[in-house]
Amino acid sequence: MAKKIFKTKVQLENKTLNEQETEKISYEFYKTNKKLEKDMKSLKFYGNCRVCNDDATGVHFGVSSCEACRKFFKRSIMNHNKYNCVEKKCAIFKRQGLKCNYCKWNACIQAGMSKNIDKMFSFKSPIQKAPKLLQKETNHTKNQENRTEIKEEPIEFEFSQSSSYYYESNQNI
DNA sequence: CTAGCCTTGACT
DNA sequence: AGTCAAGGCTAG
Ligand SMILES: [Zn+2]
Ligand SMILES: [Zn+2]
Repeated sequence: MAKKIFKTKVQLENKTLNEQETEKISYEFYKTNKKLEKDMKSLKFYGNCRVCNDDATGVHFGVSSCEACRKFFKRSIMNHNKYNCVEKKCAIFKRQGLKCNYCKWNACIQAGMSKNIDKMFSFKSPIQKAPKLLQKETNHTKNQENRTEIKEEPIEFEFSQSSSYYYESNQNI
């Protein structure tokens, strides 16, 4: 969905702001207030979700992805969900919201999501460092719109060979 | 159920 | 200190 900046309640001096009040607070305020990490995070640009093309919120399960896809993948694993689809092609229409859970799951897997991501790479692997490194590379573009833009894909690993394996193994969860 | 926001805990 | 992603919570 659309990017939501400062939409929610912001705790300032123990006071909850409504939307209009929040709007009034200047962009610059949040830019300089580094204590509010969550708001700084909303200023960052993590690129697009590799699953549904929404705005990514970070690297989740090894894939730059949005909150929705992250939670969907997590829920699917936890609840051992099984989905089905006749066409099995719904993932092609990524812009349409991925209403089909089967194809949504497939899209997650094909994007490279894996619950075993921490077993494939050492903890705090380059996967998690990639956004930071790229951020460093594009530091000179920082000033535009207060955004730290990451233009490149954050992850470039040899997933192509192993992805089919994980695809199969995860199908049965 | 979904997904936005928050907290936790590890790492730097 | 700052940063990050996983997990928790919960309104809709
Ligand atoms: Zn997504
Ligand atoms: Zn489908």
